[in-house]
Amino acid sequence: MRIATWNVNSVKQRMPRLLPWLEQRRPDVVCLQETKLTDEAFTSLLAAPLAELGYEVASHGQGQWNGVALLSRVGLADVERGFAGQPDYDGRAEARAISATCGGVRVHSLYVPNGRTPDSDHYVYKLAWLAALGDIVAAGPADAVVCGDVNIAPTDADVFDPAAYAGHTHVTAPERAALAALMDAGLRDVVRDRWPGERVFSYWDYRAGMFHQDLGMRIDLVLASGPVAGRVRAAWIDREARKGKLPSDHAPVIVDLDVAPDGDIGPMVPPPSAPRRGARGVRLPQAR
DNA sequence: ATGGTTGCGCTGCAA
Repeated sequence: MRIATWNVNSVKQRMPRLLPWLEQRRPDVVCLQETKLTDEAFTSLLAAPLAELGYEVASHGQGQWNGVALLSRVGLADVERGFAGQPDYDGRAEARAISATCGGVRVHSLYVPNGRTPDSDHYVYKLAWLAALGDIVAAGPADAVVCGDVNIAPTDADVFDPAAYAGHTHVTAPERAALAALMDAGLRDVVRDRWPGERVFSYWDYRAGMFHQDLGMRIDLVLASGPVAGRVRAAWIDREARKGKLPSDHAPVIVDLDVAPDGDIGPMVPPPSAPRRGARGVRLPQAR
């Protein structure tokens, strides 16, 4: 079973990239983030082309901002939009989480709040949101994957230059502690497990040629519970999807599990491109 | 060059 997660930064704008990518990589389960469409708009735009590719679909969107979705060719049962105890922001619930059971695994597609700046109320919201999510995951099924844009680089190895991020969100100790607490439920960061010490990023700012210089961060994760982590046969970031015309600013993460319910392990995949040299002294764009 | 991009949607905000 192949599971992928991708922050598409508007699924409407990304349709010309998403649909060919689905045909090329043929994931069985896809977690999408930043769909930026209401459920009605998602259905009218995407239900038919996705059904053509064999996917059942569940979305949880609000239009303009946020929005998550799940696509599955191995079943999509017990869909839950949001989660019990999910904090509001500014008095409103945001569309940042959807989960379902696909091929026997509880799959979460998450768009963790950005946090904006460490002194903001959005940062407080981010930490509370992660704590509430942790309670749900810890109480959930033993076979689970927590996928998505977590807006946290787990370690300094997950950013191109730690100094460039000093004082910014995504790298602060409380954020990393919140992620570690979530993972205390027994989750493994399966891409890092597969590529220890490698330069592996999933996000590059659109500005200033950051992708061209490979100045990025790894903030899109697949966190697998122990039983699922033991089935991982490949785990990589599909950097090709960040190249070319009209890309998202995030690349997909792809994880292959063996012993899917139908017995099909799916096609094998090439490894990521060779790691690049680090870069120092590059100034970070003001916003991410 | 205190810069640079994209998306949403129409003015500036979010990322």
